[in-house]
Amino acid sequence: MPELPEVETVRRGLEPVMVGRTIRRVDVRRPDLRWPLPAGLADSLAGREVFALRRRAKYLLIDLSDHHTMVSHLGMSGSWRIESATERPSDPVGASAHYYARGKLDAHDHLVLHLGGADGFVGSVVYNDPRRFGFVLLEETSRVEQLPGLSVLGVEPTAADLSAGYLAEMLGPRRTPLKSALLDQRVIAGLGNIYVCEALWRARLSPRRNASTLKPLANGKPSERVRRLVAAIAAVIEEAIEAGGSSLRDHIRSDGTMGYFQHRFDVYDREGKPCRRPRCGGVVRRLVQSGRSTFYCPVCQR
DNA sequence: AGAATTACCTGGCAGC
DNA sequence: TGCTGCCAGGTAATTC
Repeated sequence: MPELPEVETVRRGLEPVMVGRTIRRVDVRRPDLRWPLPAGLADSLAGREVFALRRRAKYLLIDLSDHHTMVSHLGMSGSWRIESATERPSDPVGASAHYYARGKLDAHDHLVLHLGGADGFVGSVVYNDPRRFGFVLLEETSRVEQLPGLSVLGVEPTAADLSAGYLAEMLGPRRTPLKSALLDQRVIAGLGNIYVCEALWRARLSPRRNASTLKPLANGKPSERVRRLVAAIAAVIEEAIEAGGSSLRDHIRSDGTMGYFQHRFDVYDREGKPCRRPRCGGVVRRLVQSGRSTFYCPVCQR
């Protein structure tokens, strides 16, 4: 489920319920996630106030009092949901309502943060993760960027951070398929299988093309192809965030509603269907690259 | 050293 | 219906 747009959607959903509130109590129901939850996590978190929710690539960063940050990664199947809120917070960022009163826990609800506020708010946020590839860490705020996984990350895939010059320089030395290079978090941080497929389709570039063919031109400037690719990446990520992410097998928004970007996929999971590009006439094909499914149109993606 | 493969886990679905 | 095999948004360890 969760690539950058999905994690950003989670961040926006949790922000109004968590910021300014205090973690009153923590229930650890199952500590053996991708990495075991830190010993004493419940006691460490209890009593801390939530100052801010940030995101870096696919990592959710929850800044707490006393200079500590809770780091949450959703893996393949993780989600946070909001339960039992006593009041409806205002909604400054446009994320939808913040209530999801499922009311009971299931076997995959591994961590429960009970929140309280001076305003009388009482509620909880619940981490659910069937496959348990996700994890939660607690680290000093000033050291978060040095954590393994975070320290190696490339730039965010947004128009503000990702330039054609940077991408051309990064891809130039790589002897690997373009698809694989774009999945590498050291190049661009936050792209996953779906949005790489979608961005390559929009840029009309084949996932099989060697990454080094996008190296800078002889005059040092980025080629037209790289500029197309950068624009496609930034656009697809921005549109997906705007749509609340993609909801595939399970839903991911903290309030229980679904993102709807999955309805806008041009190639992902569309094997055998006609290419959506006008007058292309191609048929979407599926192939496997570095163990992951790639979907692309062999006619218009070159 | 860099790139490809494997491991980690559970659930859903297609096919029989 | 129930079994088997395959597939799934992620990262990191291992192998080549």
